[in-house]
Amino acid sequence: MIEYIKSEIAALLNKQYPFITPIVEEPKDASLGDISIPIFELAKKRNVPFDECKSEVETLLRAHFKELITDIRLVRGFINIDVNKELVASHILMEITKLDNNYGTLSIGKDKTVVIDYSSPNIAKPFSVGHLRSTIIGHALGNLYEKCGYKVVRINHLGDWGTQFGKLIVAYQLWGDKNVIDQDPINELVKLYVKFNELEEHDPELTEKARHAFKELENGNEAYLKLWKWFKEESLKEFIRMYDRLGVYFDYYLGESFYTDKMDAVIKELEDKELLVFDDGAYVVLLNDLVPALIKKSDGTSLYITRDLAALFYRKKTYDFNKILYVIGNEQALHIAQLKAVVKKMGYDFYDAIEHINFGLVLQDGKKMSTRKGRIVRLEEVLDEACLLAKTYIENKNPNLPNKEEVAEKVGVSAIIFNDLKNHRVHNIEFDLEKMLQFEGETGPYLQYTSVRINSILKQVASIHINVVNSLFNKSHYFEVIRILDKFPLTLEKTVKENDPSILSKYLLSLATSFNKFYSLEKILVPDELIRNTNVLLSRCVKVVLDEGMRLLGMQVIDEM
RNA sequence: GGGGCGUUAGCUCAACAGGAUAGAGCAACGGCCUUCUAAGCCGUCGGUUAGGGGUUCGAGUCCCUUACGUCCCGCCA
Repeated sequence: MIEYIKSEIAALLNKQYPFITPIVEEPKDASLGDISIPIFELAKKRNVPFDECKSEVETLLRAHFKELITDIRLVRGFINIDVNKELVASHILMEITKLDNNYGTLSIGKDKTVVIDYSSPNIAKPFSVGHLRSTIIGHALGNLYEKCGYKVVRINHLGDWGTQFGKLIVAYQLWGDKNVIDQDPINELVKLYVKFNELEEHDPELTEKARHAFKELENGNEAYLKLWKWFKEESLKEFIRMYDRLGVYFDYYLGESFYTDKMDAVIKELEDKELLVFDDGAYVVLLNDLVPALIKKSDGTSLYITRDLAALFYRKKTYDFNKILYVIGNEQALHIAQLKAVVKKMGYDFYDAIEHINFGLVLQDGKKMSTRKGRIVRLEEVLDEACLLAKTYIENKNPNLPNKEEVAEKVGVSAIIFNDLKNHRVHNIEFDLEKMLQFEGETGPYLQYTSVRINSILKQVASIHINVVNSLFNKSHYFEVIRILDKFPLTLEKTVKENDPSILSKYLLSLATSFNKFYSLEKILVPDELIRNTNVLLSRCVKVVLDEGMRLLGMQVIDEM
């Protein structure tokens, strides 16, 4: 609503003063006004004083908006405008009440398909906190794109192919024991992998063996394939256990191995288009501003990018996407850039649809987590810790709560999810368990708690009435909530445009904060019927938006905690 | 050595397209529960936005430069 008024104002100014670029914004401090227009440029270009500009603009706006605007004043070069809070507030509350959880639903993705490649852990390695970001961000983006009307294809591009399996096979043959591995598959496999990497540093022969083993695997060696399959099955068990806990799901689990029989076609096409260059025993594609992309090793085996190219063409053919998102860490920026560049060089225009949703690495002791070096934190342990702590909170604060375990699980897991989403920034983050287990302040439990508080009020109300006291909306703690509710659709649009769930996360925090302030200042269930209706209606609208927002982020909404 | 990303309060981070007095949370300290869930609310403390130049009515934001951190740089993924 306010956004609409802003765009109307901008259009009016644009028409009246085509020689300036109109700026219409909202003051940081709400007490200054609802909308403000800096008029520095206007005054300067026309060489007239501020107050003259202000009078002109005021006449223009009054004529157009009539009773929708209540006050216009000049403050230090800004024209500050107050909107009619009663009109705006009732309009917004009615809209949310009418649309319910469809409030904010957009149609910008109608008839469009987006493929999202996320999580994509490596087989035979534990699911670490390092995988969390891709998993959580990708899942949230999937929900958000659906909210915008897109058809979403969620793909888990498992790292189930490559030289590492040569290493693992050799390591297993040298030191492996099936009985031991069956006891604790992932950990035992990691032990083998770490041992191999340590010894490999001083023993080039091992590297050769691993390479040979991978070549055999790629050529279809039965025994090796059997081992590979076993490793993969064991890994998937752990991964799926994590996904179930996180509430994350996929349309397809298609790992790199799925594309092994689709690579030759890509390589042939590159040859036909004369893009493949023989260099130092290997085949590469030369790129303009980037280092060459290595497509085929000198022993004839494939590489990550070879398989990724095959996967990309398969996806284009199968899903005919308008957009494809790779939710992968910063470290792979070059890889994605090369992928795009090769596609462009091949003459396809959909290279433009490829987007790298990059994020900072999770560091430990200031360094990248590395399975090879055994420097890793398992996600499962972190989730267990979080849920345990949630349980302690419940025992202290609400010991009579039924199904404590269930609630603790939802609070703990959501806390970890939200912690990862609220600060999506490009820069790296140091792994900090203490911070992840923070349940007070700007956290997941804070959002859930706010929803629960509203819920316990709504439980005492028979039905929602829309006959309210409009004048209450002039109070700042009422209107602040309204103002934020109003921004939900725009926030969703921005979140999707930027592919950044932290935008929605921060929004939800501001919504919860504004409501909690309101809650502390105002008794909701007062005897006066009309005032009670007003408070209840507002509270319910907050819950609708808050719950929908949490759902989109992949968090759990709970009734009681 | 080359390239990318980053640097804002003690810590973790915000700041719409360049706008007003740079905001939150955590930590520390002090208030607020016989009243709808105190996982909450209110207050105090905390800043040369890494350093230096430039662009302009106005710069955390744009340009140049230095420092520091991190990631990547053909036969790993």
